[in-house]
Amino acid sequence: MATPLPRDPIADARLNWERHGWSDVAAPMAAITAIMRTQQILLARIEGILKPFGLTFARYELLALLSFARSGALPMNKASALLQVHPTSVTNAVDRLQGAGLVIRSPHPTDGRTTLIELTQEGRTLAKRATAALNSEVFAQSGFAEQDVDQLIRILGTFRRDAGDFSD
Amino acid sequence: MATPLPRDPIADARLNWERHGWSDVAAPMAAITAIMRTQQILLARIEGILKPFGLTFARYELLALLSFARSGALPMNKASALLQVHPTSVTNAVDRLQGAGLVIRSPHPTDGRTTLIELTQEGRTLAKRATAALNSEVFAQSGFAEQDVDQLIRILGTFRRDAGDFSD
DNA sequence: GCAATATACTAGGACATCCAAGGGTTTGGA
DNA sequence: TCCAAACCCTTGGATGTCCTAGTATATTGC
Repeated sequence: MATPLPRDPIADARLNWERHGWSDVAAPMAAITAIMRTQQILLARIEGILKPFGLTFARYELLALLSFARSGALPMNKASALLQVHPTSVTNAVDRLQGAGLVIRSPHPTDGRTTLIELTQEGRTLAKRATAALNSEVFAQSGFAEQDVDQLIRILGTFRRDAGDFSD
Repeated sequence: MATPLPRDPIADARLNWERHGWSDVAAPMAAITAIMRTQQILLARIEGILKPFGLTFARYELLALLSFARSGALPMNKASALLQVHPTSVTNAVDRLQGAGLVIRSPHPTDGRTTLIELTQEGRTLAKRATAALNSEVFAQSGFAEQDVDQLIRILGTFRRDAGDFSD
């Protein structure tokens, strides 16, 4: 990790915004920028934990999703929708997971357009081990106070719903 | 935008975590996943606004940073530190901004290792216009309630400090 | 029943990020 | 003084994301 900066660059950006007469949007700008930076920090931590397993976060998410599916299999378009990423990103992840022997593609029994992604036994085992590592190394030490976790879930949940992620 | 899902996929993931006996980390997992997804939504909005200007968020950030520097110029390593991205990412962004005539590289007056990035007049003008667009189209309609913005700034500020971003 | 439309996946390309490695410049200690 | 270590930037490679376009299969409407 690099040496900490003497000052918070996002707080400085907020001051710059205010100095330029954009006080009305300075706070949301700072909040949004902070979300971007926080995501970057968290992603780096997660990738660091997953690396020994030969996984990236994108691949792990897919593996974890499959491991929670009753049959251990999902159509690609379903995975794309649930992970909320572009279909080509799923194609990419499946290519690599399949190359590693963690999933296999199989044809959908009734719809010829659809491809099912299915966990292999190896994939299921790795998903378990990777999840255990993330639980203990990242989620159990998130760095957020308990009540702040609740606040985040509430605030970001509302945001995501308003953004059209889900209806609920 | 795709059709909203009937259920919040992150809330579902949280339930899955709890069902598997990981209740102690289910909430932080949900919060962290929500941050990842929120970042994705915000980035897409921002990129959508910047696209007509021929900018990406990475390039815009650099342009904005330079526009706030007294002299309109910064050493690349300084920009890398302030934007908190890898030096090669700055190299990449500068290459493209320079290709678009928005910045120029110039040698540091006293340190032969260092390269200064300098805004051109064109770059300064575009930064202003892009900022105005982001202010009115994204930050002024962030989708966060005012008190939630304050909560986010507080929670994520603490997190970033603890993660070693700054000392303050 | 068949053509038009919709849906599912993949190929290719643009961009961003990081890491590892290499070449040039400065600094600092022997 | 001089060479090793530190520092700065760039190149090349791996990965991920998205978009556009193309192919194959289903569904719909006349």
